[in-house]
Amino acid sequence: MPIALVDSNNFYAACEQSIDPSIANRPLVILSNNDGCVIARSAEARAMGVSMGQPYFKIRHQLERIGAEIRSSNYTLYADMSQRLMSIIEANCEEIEAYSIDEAFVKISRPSNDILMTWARRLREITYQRLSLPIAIGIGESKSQAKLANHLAKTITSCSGIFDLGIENDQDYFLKQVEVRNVWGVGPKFAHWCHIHGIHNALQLRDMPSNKLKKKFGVKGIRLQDELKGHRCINFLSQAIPKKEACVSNSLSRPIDSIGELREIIATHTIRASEKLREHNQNATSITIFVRTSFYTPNFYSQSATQRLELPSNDTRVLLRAALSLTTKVFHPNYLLIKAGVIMQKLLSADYLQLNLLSTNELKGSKDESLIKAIDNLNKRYGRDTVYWAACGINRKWKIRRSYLSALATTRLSDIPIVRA
DNA sequence: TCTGGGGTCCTAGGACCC
DNA sequence: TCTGGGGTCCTAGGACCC
Repeated sequence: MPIALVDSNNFYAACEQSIDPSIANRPLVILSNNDGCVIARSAEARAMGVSMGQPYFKIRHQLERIGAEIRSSNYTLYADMSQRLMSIIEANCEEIEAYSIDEAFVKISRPSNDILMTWARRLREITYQRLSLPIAIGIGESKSQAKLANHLAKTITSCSGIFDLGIENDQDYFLKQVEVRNVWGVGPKFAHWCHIHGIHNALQLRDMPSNKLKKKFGVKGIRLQDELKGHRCINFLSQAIPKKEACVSNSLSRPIDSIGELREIIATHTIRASEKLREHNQNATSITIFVRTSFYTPNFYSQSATQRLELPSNDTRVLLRAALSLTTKVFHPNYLLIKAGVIMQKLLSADYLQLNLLSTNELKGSKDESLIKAIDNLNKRYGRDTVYWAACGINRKWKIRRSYLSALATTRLSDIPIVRA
């Protein structure tokens, strides 16, 4: 059964345009947290030469000149649109693996005439009609082939967003069109090495001597080569595998040099991370906190500290105690910190709790659990921070900047767009 | 003034076991 | 000159993904 990769073009930009038709077909740029740099742009902005990853302050004038619309990232909106997209895809295929916020691998049988075009066109129509999101569909025998076909679907304009490598008589011709750096799994280092060794496109990569590849890139190189030949080496995961760690971090809107503020930030992140654990019914075995200064100033400083918990837990109070006790280990008064974060590690299912022979801790009482549950429910129902820990601080001057935030048009009643006849 | 956030997998090397 | 062999587990760091 072939594998297809379905993804949304310029997903974040398309979501913003979906809830605000006034910016459809306009150059549009989405900024990262703190309105730092460009993380997505509409096709129009791309065509006008706005590139990914550019710091906003460096290209502000260029954006003004081309009359670009600016949006701060609105992850609540994107996550909700993603769920809607996934459920449409799921209803139209045999198996689905939601691979990232804007793409899914799917399994779909070939009809008797071998032509999957009708299916693909129909899926594009439905998603555009219901969500106003344009999607691209690439079809192949392995995940890497599906990725490659998806790339071709976007770059060959005549195929209107759909490319099926499986029915092409001359696959080699198309593999040759894909630059090696655009092959899934090839990063900057790998691409550089390839160029030095005369490998410039996907065809050359597929056909190069595998012992040479193995020597440099180990099993990953061999796997990739086999996948390009159409052999499945990367498993299709129709059931989500439980996460092994959970990280919450961000850059601060201004540098900080006080441990008091660092404690507020670490507390805020720890609380969010514990919520995540409870959402996924998992416990953390150990917790790491980290801080660093800016990459762009002299005297770079970066530090982390880890603590193993006596018993795996997802109780905010237990995790807060551990995380806050680590702050003195990473804080240094001579450095201006610009980023801080918390990583919950070695996550285990909360259904089974491995006790510790020497532990003095008593088992969690039901009263404790219901307190945390009540807080979670209040915040879920009335919005984040309806009830919060004083450890997070009240002023929170370090909070991220989002000057161009759009509405929560699909998840908050008061933000629902109004259409006037 | 201002440069994202959240993950996974693989490998090498150290510590340890019998 | 000479220093066992075969294995597991853990961690840190690199590379990559979106």
